[in-house]
Amino acid sequence: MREEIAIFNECAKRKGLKSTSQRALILKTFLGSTSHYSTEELYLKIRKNNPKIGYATVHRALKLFAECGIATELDFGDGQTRFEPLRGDQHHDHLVCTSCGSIIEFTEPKIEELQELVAAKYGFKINRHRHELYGICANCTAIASN
Amino acid sequence: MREEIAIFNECAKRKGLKSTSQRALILKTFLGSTSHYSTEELYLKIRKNNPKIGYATVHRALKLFAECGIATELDFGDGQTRFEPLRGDQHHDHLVCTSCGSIIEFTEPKIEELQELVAAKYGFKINRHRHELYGICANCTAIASN
DNA sequence: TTAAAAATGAAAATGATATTCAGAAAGTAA
DNA sequence: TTACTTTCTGAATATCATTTTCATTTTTAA
Ligand SMILES: [Mn+2]
Ligand SMILES: [Mn+2]
Ligand SMILES: [Zn+2]
Ligand SMILES: [Zn+2]
Repeated sequence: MREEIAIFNECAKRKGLKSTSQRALILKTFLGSTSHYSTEELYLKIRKNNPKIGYATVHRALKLFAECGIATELDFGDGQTRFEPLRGDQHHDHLVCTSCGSIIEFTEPKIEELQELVAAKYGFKINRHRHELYGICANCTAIASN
Repeated sequence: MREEIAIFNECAKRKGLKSTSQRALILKTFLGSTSHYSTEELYLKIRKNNPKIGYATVHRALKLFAECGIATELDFGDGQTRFEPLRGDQHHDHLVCTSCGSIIEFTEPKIEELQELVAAKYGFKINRHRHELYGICANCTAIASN
């Protein structure tokens, strides 16, 4: 959190941006969560305590966080771009429950290695990847079998 | 191709749909390609020979093909939904060149196995997945190094 | 202070996708 | 064939997330 704020401030400075209370609030709220927020969702959350904040400001802040490398953009195919704080270099991928919307994060170094091998076979240089498994989570399965 | 047409006809019949020359043409063009078409792209291609065809008709046909299981919807993050013919059960994933837009298809059974293991660990049942590697293809790398 | 630059937020624009609707075409049963 | 019903088509319009515009406010450096 401290670390991400420092990275962001450095990036903002480099870009010649000014610091505002709105952006600080959005950043704090964003970093303080473990969720995968859409602009709309984060906007509504912040709005509860700060009704004066604008949707566009939240939107611009999230895009900026991604540019500065402290957030990643996600797309789980529900028509809304989502954002999550990028903490350090700990990459992870996602299991997405299409029933309840819950997200499980996973890491599998063997998969990461294999995909590098695949890319190497084609002389392809990977910059980023997306690996999402869609299905039904344990909880939803349990509920359905009642 | 024959096979996909048969599957589609069966599905259309089940749904009580009528057969039209437009849909037949769209289907033939779609199946006859190896591309990953967006609605717009397929529309433009068909339009060259058949200027009377409507965009909405192409769009509805592609969605229908996906419903009937002869096409998959893809999203490479460029803001356009793409479609590709689903030939048999041969699943594959994609390498996407962010420089020239070219697509390389790959299959890696070990990755497929590993992702099943990951899901099992969480009691998660996978229905579908998406695994895309974004970066620079060999060709673009070669061009850049000139 | 003052001036310049950036930020905000409401409103409007954009652009891909989806829907509406009136007329056309296809299927069905004499 | 004809009459009738249902589906289809294509142009236009609607929808909806995202992005941009612009008048005003705020920040920052001089
Ligand atoms: Mn995550
Ligand atoms: Mn493919
Ligand atoms: Zn669930
Ligand atoms: Zn390329």
